[in-house]
Amino acid sequence: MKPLPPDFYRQPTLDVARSLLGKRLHCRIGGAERIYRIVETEAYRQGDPACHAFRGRTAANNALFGPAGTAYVHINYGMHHCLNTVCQDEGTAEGVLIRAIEPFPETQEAPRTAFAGPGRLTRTLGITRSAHNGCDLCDTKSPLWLSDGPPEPDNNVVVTTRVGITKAAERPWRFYVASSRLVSRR
DNA sequence: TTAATGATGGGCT
DNA sequence: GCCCATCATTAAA
Repeated sequence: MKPLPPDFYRQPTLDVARSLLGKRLHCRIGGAERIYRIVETEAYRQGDPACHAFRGRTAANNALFGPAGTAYVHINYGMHHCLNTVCQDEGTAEGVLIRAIEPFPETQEAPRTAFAGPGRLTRTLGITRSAHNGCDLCDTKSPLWLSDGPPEPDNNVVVTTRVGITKAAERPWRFYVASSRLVSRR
């Protein structure tokens, strides 16, 4: 199985968010490797008031400025970890938030709802900022990495506004797989 | 040092 | 659908 190359994350960030639907997330944390299908994403971009990097580089958002294809894990509401893929090259802070995934193949035993929501999926998988912020998503030896998957056809993808933000809330930068029962439809 | 805010989720109705 | 616990991070003082 081959990882998605860094070039994948150098496409325009909105394209990355769209293309990430249907891709595989490989997770090797605390035991065997498990594979998931990405079903919901949101894009955050340079000059975007909702982007964590909007006010410049800080210790907390430093990973977002890193090279394309690394992980940015941040803590939200003081208690939830959220997983992002860093897009664009070093110095440009854009990324895609992974909001929901599904077990793959479907036979995996786990409550499917445990993977819906950015905070839930990181908790279920054991993703933390201290262990996974800045890790290389293009390396099969990483605890987290991504591989290709069948692209979602346009007629199964919904584009809408991002969830839970107050600034630039009107931008249609959220993408989800319509056939997934996991994704909340708000 | 203190206060405000937030890329949420869970519990209750 | 509505409410709110909970705390890391940032901005203000």
